[in-house]
Amino acid sequence: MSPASPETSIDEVLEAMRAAGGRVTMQRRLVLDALIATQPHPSADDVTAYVKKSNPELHQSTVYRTLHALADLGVISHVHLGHGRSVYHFTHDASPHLVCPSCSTVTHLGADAFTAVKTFVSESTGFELEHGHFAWTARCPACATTELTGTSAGDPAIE
Amino acid sequence: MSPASPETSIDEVLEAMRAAGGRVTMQRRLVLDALIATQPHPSADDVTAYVKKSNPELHQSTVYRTLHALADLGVISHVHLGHGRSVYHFTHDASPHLVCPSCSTVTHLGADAFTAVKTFVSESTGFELEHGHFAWTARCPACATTELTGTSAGDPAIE
DNA sequence: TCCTTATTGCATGCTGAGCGCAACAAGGAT
DNA sequence: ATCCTTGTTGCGCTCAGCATGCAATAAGGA
Repeated sequence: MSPASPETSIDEVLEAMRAAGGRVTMQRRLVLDALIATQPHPSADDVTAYVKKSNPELHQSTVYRTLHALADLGVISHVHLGHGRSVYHFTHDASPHLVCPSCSTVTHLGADAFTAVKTFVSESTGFELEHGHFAWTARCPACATTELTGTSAGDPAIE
Repeated sequence: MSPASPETSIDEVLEAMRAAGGRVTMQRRLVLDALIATQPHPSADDVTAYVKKSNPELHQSTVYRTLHALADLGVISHVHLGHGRSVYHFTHDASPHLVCPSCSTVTHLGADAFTAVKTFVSESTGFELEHGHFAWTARCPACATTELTGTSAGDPAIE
C-alpha cells in the first residue's frame, strides 16, 4: 500500500521506539508492516490476522501491546466504530472517520471540511472538536438517496 | 427528575409498547423509571444499579432487553462513549454527545449548532450526519484553556 | 561478551452485552 | 370472571474484545 507519510516509515517509527527506551523487535516490525498493509481501517483482529498469515506464532496479545506502544508514541490511534469494534489508523489522518449506519462503510470527512466544522463549533460553543476516538455516524450519499422512504428504520448495520 | 418531554411520559411509552404488540410489565415500568431518574447519561449498568436499589430481583438481562425494546420503539438510543461504555438517552435529544478527552465530562452540542454542522457537511460532502451511536470527542472549554501546553499529551481519561 | 531489563508467548481474567430455556404472567378472547 | 396464547422474565452460560501475570527470551548499551 502507499507508504503513507514520513512518520509511517517503518524504520523511522522503530527508531522512535528505541529512542523512547523501547526495543526494536521482529514482532514489532511485523505488526507495523501489517498495520500499513491493512490500512485504512484495520481492527486489531485484522492486523493480527495479517501478521499470522506469515507468522502464526506471533501472539495476539503482542499485537495489542504493540498497538498500545505505538499509540503511546503518538504514531497511531484507534477509533471506535461501534460496540466492541475499533480500528487503528496513523495519527496524521487528521479528520474524523464516518460510518454509514446502513452499509457500514467507513470513510473520512475531508480535513478541510473538518477544519471548517471545528472552527464553527469552537467559535459557537467553546468546545474544541477532536477527530480521534470516535467515528461520526453519517449516512453515505448512496444510502441517503436509496432510503429516502424510511426515516429512522432501515437496516441498522451498525449498533 | 424532570419528566422530560411528552413521549418520555412513562405511561405513554408503555402504551406505545402495548400498541406495538408488547406487554406492559412492572419490570419495564421500573426500567423506564430508572432511565428517567438517571438521565442524562446513564449506562446500562447505571440503570440496572438504580433499579436494583429497590428491586434487587430484577435481572440485568431484563434491563438490556427492555433497553432494546425501547430502542426498537424509537424512544431511546444509545451512544458509545468509548471502549465498552455506552449510554442511553431519549431520542428527542437531537444533538451529538460530546465527551471531553481530559475530564470525561459528557455534554451535548446544541441542536442549533448541530443543524448548522449537518447542513454544512451535507452540502459539501453529501454525507448526512446523524447524532446517534457515537459521541464526538471535544475538549471542553475548561480543559482547553488549562491544557494549552500539551498538544496531544494530557491525561487520556477516555480511550 | 555480559548483563540489565524490555518484550514475548501462553494462559487466564475481565467487562459489557446477548442468548436459550423453562417458568411466568399480560391481556385479548370467550 | 376465566382461559389461553404468547410475549417476558430470571437464570446461567456464552461471546467478543481487550488486558495482564509470569516465566522464558532477547535487545542493545556497557
